[in-house]
Amino acid sequence: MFRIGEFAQIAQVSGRQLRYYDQLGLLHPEHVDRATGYRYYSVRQLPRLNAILALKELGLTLEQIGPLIDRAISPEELRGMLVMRRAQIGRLIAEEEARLRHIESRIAEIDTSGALGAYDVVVKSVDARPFLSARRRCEGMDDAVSFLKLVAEAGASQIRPGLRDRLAVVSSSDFDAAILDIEVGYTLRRSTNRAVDLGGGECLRAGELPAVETMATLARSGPGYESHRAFGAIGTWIEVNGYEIAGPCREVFLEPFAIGPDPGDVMVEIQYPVRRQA
Amino acid sequence: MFRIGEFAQIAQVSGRQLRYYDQLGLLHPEHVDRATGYRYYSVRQLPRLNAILALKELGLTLEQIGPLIDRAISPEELRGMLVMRRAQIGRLIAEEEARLRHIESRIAEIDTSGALGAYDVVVKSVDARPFLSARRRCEGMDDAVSFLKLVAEAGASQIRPGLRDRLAVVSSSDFDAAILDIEVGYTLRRSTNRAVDLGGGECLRAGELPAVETMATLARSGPGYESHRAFGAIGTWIEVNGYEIAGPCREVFLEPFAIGPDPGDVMVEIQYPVRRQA
DNA sequence: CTTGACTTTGACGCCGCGTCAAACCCGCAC
DNA sequence: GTGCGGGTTTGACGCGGCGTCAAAGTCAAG
Repeated sequence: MFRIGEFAQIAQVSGRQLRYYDQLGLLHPEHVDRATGYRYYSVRQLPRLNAILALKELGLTLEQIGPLIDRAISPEELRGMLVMRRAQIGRLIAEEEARLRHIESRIAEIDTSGALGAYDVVVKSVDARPFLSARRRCEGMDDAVSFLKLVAEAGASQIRPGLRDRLAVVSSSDFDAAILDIEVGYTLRRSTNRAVDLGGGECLRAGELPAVETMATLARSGPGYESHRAFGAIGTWIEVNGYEIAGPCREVFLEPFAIGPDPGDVMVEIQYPVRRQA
Repeated sequence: MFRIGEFAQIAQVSGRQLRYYDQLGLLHPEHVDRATGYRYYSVRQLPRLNAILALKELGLTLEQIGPLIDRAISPEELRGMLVMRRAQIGRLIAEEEARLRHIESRIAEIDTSGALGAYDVVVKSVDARPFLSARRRCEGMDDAVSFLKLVAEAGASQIRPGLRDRLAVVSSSDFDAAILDIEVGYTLRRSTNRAVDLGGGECLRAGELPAVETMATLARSGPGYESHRAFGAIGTWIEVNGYEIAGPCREVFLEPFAIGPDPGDVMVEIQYPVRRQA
């Protein structure tokens, strides 16, 4: 029979740990002195302690270990737990590897440019939203910008503020194609069926901006002619972090779109649906 | 200006998180109503929040992030932190991969044998200990066992209990070699210079049982003719978990060695120094 | 004016212990 | 006996990054 200190030394664990396991009912000392409360352990308890430590090494929680070592669980259940744990660890490793790649790209960035960039990409998921929009194939940027302004104004004046949410652009076309196929509209707080006339035979129709599980996003503001840098940053990020683009890009205007010759530096969030590279 | 809920929704974080970041000084709302305490955030604060989230994704703690986003830190320092993090993640991945291998071996064990074995291997480190021992090349097990008994008795009678610690055997030879080269002795609580005579020209001399950083250990009890199973278990474990043997095996008697025709089921810890496979 | 949705502060919980603090206990030397 | 130095006990707090509840106050729509 050993006192807690010696037993702890033999097993290479801390006394605190043994006391904790006692408290949890994982490993009660073989004998406790009634008068002093001293715990006395027998070397016969080592296998049980080792079983606990071995299972802990597998990453199971102490709560899970309790039933296991009391054999109060079938091999199938144990197998199930281990399979779950395996999947969990697999995901964790994938995550950490992504983190590692990411960190290395940041280190490389510092080594080449001497500082870290100002754009920070964040992965999030977005829910589906009702969307009141129109689609047009634009010939060049000027056409696209005027279409954007047209929709922005029409929506601002004809959709009441309680329903209207945010101006958004969905770009189905490639970035540098000659013809830009874009869908422009307002997301809504609630669903609706009404349409908004734009004149010239075009109008905004009710639809839905679908949910996306993993979306690489970047918020920026500033003049439009600098936007290519933000697009570059997010594109690089997607590549470096082992993702690939999985759908049409969105640009969401987080502030009301300023009408006039100078749209000013309005805050826009660029969103790319992404998935893990195969 | 948004209230906390809407800002949280835009950024896809929880309100609790924003409040917490406010409390830590990471991200104060742009305006706080004196009367009501309501926090009001501007969309201009999104880049800062995104910077926080991006750095958090890298695995930095919020405490580390604070100075970073306030630019109160040089690129070199940042680089240093990232390099440290990189090493940390590397170790973590290696660990998790080991865990994964381990779990898979356990699953395989259940699938083949229908249950999990009773032997649990634990990795620990042991310190150096003064060691009073003798070495002999034994011809076969019988010779080894009689040598063990000789040393056990001599030590039990000639080393006083306060000094004597535990009987231990170090096997330098291969497991199934014809000649067993073993060193048998007692570990001591304090260092000593005295020797113990064994008769027949042999004696126990003071030495040291060196420290080992990573030691795969297994505690077992039971008759000696079953010990091969324990050795098999620990050998398999070492292989499956990507280690390799890095020194002579030790057997430490955790209970006083019982003298007599039947040593009974005395508890023994088998220890193998190991290292990661290259 | 009443809802009902939102916000505030404050507190506890998590997980597996590490690390104190204050009081008590043990065995050894004198 | 008596002292001492090193155990041991219970109890509490801390960690990190929030989630989750509770009680009380605010806001906007009907």
